[in-house]
Amino acid sequence: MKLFFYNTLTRKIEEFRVKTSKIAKLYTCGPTVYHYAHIGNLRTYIFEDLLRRTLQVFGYKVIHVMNITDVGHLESDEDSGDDKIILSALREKKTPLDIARYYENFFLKDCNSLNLLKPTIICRASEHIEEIQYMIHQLIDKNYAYIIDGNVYFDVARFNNYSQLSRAKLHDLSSNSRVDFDHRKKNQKDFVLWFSNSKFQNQIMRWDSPWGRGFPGWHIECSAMATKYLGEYIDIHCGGVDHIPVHHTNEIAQSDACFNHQCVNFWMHGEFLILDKNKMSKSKNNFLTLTNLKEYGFDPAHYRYLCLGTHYRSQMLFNFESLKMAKSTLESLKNRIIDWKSELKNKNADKSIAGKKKEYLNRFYAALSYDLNIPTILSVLWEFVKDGEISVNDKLSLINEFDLILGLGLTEHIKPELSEYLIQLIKKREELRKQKKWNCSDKIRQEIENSGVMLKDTENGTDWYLKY
RNA sequence: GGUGCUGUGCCCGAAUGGUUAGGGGGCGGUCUGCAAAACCGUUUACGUUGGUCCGAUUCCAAUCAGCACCUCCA
Repeated sequence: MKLFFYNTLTRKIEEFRVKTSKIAKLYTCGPTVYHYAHIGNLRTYIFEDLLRRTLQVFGYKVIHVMNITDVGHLESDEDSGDDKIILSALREKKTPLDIARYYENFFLKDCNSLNLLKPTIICRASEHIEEIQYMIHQLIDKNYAYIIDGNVYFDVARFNNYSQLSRAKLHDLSSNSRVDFDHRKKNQKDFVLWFSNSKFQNQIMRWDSPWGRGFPGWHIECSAMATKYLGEYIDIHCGGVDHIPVHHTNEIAQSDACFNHQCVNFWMHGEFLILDKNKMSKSKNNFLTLTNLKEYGFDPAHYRYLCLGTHYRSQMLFNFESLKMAKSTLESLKNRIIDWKSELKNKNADKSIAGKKKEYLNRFYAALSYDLNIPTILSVLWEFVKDGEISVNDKLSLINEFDLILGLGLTEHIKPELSEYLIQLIKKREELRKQKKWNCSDKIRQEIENSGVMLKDTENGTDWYLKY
């Protein structure tokens, strides 16, 4: 079965093809580690994880590279803003490197708890200064960059089709009044490759270079590292939609100029998560983290499930009501799976109607292959979950298959152990029920339920499940 | 001003030119000592106005409303 994805470059859904047979080279833009990742950031990483899992399920060996930007970045290329890592360091009275490592670590833990597959290679910008400088050299040699006052700028006018990805008009961009004017630039759309003459003269994170002691501009590290680990041809490059107009536009300019050909085949972008009709933004200080959600009693898996319900190219409205729905849905699914497992132990497996299982699988692959339609997959999932013509055995095997993509750890989920105290209480209540002492047994049930365990009385005795 | 997106039932949220999305919630019922879970039923869906068509929520046009990006941000 073929894969089709929406390519930002062409604004069309196209058949996915790779350069090297059966190998998919995937680059995803990673975090700048100056703060905690918020759930909007994480939505994009979840989208990328779904993409990666899809590629794998369709038989590709995926080489997945993600960068960690740990060299401080200015607010903008115009050298007018603040270096975020430095600011964090000042705020927290630590060294910039401490800050970067701390947030990097935290970020990776978040990814882990969301069950995101670990990239094949995670690379830090600070450890690739040599590669970055090498690429800048090449761009200067090829006349795509110029040096003024110790800074190196990319010359946008020299690069054809600069706005291919964003489809913005150059003159409109340059007339944007909100961008500070930089007199050193030939063209206001030119962007920095290397800073040695920045207002941060005392910056700790600086490296020697032929152009002066300084640090790289914001876009070059992705181009340099992507090339180092994936070569001149990259099958898919991902990020958030905000990267389309500037960051990815500049990456294309740098890389394609350097190698004289198109380096990236597919550009895919995850839409934003919207909070109270506003984008979540670190600078506006209105953001929620995974830790916040945990404080409200939600698991990372609940958030992941919530994200699965909205297509990656649609804006997703976040509110706690929806998150609560996601939680109920996921927990009830897990409880069903536990029931199926014990059912399987207790009686002989019944047979499904022939071909039914395959039909569900086909619908699953069809939805997946057409631009990652995960919401449809969820509806297919719920259909077979409630389908009486499918055996429990087949349901479990389908769940397994679906979860390779969904990544919710559905089948790993096992029934937790109860404390001895609660087990005794349940037994005692069963005795009382046999004696039809309803008042006493109901009191005990109340006590058990107060500790978060719900009871169900069946023909085979009392069963229980965790309240959610 | 430029680039793009969206408008679906009580809520979240898909697909689709004609046939049930799915989930959550509410209500009614079955079951139960009572519950719970499960199951069954129910809850007048496609922003507005035109057009194309045998037929439009789905295509086209206009219109209204909302959103994002163009500035560090996923």
